[in-house]
Amino acid sequence: MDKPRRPLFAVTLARGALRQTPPRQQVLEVFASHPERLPVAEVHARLRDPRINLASVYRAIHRFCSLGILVTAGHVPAGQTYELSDDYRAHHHHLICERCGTVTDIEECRLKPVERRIRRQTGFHVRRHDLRFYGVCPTCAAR
Amino acid sequence: MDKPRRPLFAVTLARGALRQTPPRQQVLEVFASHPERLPVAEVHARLRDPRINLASVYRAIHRFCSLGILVTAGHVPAGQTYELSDDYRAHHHHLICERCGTVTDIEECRLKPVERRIRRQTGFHVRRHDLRFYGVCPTCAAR
DNA sequence: TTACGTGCAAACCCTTTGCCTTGTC
DNA sequence: GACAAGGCAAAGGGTTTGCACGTAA
Repeated sequence: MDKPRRPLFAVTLARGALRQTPPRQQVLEVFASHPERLPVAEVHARLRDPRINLASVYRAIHRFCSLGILVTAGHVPAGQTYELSDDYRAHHHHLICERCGTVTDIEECRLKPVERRIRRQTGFHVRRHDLRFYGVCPTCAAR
Repeated sequence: MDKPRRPLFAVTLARGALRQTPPRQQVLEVFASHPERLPVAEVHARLRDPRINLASVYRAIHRFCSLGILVTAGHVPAGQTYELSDDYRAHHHHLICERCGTVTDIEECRLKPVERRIRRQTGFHVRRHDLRFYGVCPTCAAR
């Protein structure tokens, strides 16, 4: 049902004719070891080598986005966040608490039939989707 | 089924104890006459009175967001965009073409049952959701 | 060896803020 | 007349870019 998870990043990089450099390598390591929405500054902070420049992180992330390895995880007040694409982690959606800002992942997704219907009815070929639920988390509701 | 569309903005403003001023009035007019995702700069450009300050537009938009009149419509490369909330326009979702960037609205939405299930299973109280489909529009697919 | 990628620093641009003036209620 | 709201301008903060050097392939 689900498409097979992609192999090593190295393979993908090679496929994309990208040079494997320490900055790119380490940016991928961060996302792989911490597969959640991350703002660029935090990716930078988690790099093994702290001398790597912020600009390089931006450039690497942009490159990975255009290769489909990363996707933007949408807006947060202080800058854009990114996460691994569905090819590299399980497809999921976000529950976003409007009070505390906490983001929780949920696995359930029944949109495939909807995507097919859209294609039939509008001719638009859906390749991916992004679904977020906003509301109040149990913790905030309790207090 | 759907909740009734809210009345005049004026009523809402009064209810929120907001003063009715030309900048706020005109910002609402822009969204009402052009109920789509708009970046702040474009809202500003569409104001009847061009002397209104950009900062005032930002302040008005923030105010309206906290009142639930506007919602952020998510990320675009050059800044945040906003649109009228479901209370003031029909609930809908976006079809976003990854090639030409065109955004189309679709009305279909069957997520209410999903929202209920989320609440039952996680305790998270969903108040609204945001669903976007990314892919290739018929026009781009044809060429 | 040859592009491609990086570091550095300045430039950019959207957004926010302080302060004084304006205008609504 | 009070106090919220706006105008203006400068500051802030994330992101991008030009350029010269370094390095993967």
